[in-house]
Amino acid sequence: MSTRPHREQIRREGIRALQAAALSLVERHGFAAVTVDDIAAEAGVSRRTFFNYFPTKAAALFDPDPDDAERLAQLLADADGAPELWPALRRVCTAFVTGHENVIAVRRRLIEQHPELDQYHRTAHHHVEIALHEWTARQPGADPYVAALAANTAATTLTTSFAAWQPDQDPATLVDLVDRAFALISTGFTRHSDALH
Amino acid sequence: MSTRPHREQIRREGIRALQAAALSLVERHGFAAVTVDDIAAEAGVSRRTFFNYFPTKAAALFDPDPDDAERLAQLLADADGAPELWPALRRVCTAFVTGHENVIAVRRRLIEQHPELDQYHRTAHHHVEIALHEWTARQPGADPYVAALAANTAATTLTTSFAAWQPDQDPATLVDLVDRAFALISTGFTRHSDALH
DNA sequence: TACTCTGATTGCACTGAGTGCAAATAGGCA
DNA sequence: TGCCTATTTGCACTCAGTGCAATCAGAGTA
Repeated sequence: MSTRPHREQIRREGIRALQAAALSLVERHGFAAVTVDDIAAEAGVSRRTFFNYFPTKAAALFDPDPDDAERLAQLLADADGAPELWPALRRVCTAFVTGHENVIAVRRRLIEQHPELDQYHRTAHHHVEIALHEWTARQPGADPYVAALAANTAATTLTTSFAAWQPDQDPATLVDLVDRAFALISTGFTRHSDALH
Repeated sequence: MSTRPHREQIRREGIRALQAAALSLVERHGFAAVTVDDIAAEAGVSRRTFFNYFPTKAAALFDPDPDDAERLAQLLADADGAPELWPALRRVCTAFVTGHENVIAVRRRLIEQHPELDQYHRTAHHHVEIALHEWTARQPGADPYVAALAANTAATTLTTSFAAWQPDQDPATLVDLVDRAFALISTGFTRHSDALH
C-alpha cells in the first residue's frame, strides 16, 4: 500500500504495464509458453517486482481492474436499500457491463484462443461474486441463504453471458444477454419465457 | 487407460488410497504444509505415480469420484426427454445429493478448516457443471443460451447449498437446501417466495 | 548541495509442483 | 520357464512462488 497519492499513481502504471505485457505475450504464445520472467522483462521490471504486484501469473491477466472494482462497489452502494434483491441485482449487473464490452471482448478472445485460461477466468470472477454477496447479505431483512443464492445466481448470469457472447457477430448485445438471463430467472425458466426468444 | 477389467480395479484402489492419504494429511496439517511426496509416501507409492493418477495435488482432494460421475451421468440419461428443463434439473440435482451427505460433509469440513481450499473446490465443481450443460444442450428444442444458463444456474444451486449447509447443526437437510434453491429460482426470487421461510 | 529517512525494487537462494524420458519391474499368458 | 506389455519408478529439468537482505530512488530538511 502507498501512503502518498503520487505513489499510488506510479503503482497503477506499473500494474498496467505488466498487464499489457502479459496480455500481449500470452496472446501470441499461449499461457504455458510465457514465463513470469518474460512478462517482467517485457514490462522492463524485475521478476521479483512482478510478484510484488501480482500474487500469481494468471492474476496479471485476470485480476480485476481497480477502477472496475470501485465502479462495482459504487453501483452496489447506490443500490443499497432497494426493496427487492433480484431486480436490484439486475440493474447493478446490467449497468456494470454497459460500456465495457471492449474489455470483456479482449478476455473473451483470449480464452477462445487459449482454452486453458478458462479456469483462471472462473476464479477471477470470484471477486464479483464476493462483492455481490456482501451487498445482498447486508440488505436489511434478507435471509442469509436467499442472499447467498441471489448473489451467486447473479454472478452466474454474468459468466454465462460472457461465455455465450459472440462479439464478432454482434458486438452490441452483451448487456442484452445479461438482461435476458435475469429475465429468464425472474420467470423461473418456464416454457413461456423460453418462447420469448 | 486399462484394457483388462482387473487393471481397472487396481487402478481405482490406487486412486482411493491416494485420496484417503491426501484427505487425512491435509486435514491434519493443511493444504500448503502437505507435499505430494508426503501423500505418495503415505499411500505407499512413488511421487511419480501420484502424478500418473492425478494431474495436480488438489485433484486428489476434489476430483470427482468415478462412481459419482457415473451416477450423475445415469441420472441425466434417465431424465432425457423431460418436457421442462428446470424441473428435470431439480429432480436430477436433488437425487444426486440424496444419500451422499456424508461425502459432502467431509469436504465441507475440510474447507471450513482450511479456507484456502475453496478455490480448488470451485474448479472441481466444473465437472458437474459440464455434465449438466451437456445434458441441457442435447435436449431437443432447447435454446443454446437457455440451456447454458439453466445448467450453470443449477450448478450454482449446488455450490450455494454446499456452502450454506451446516451439517453439525442439522445433518439431514442438504437435499432440502438444494430443493429450496430450485424453488426460489422457480419463483424468480419474489418477495413472496422469500417469505416462505 | 549534502544528508536522511522511507518505501519500493532487486538479487539470491530455496521449496515444491508438474513433466518428459528411459530404465526397471510386475504380472498375464503361451 | 520365458516373452510381452502396461505400469511404476528414478532422475533431471523448468518454472511458480516466497523470504530475506541489500540496494536504490526520491521527497523532505537543514
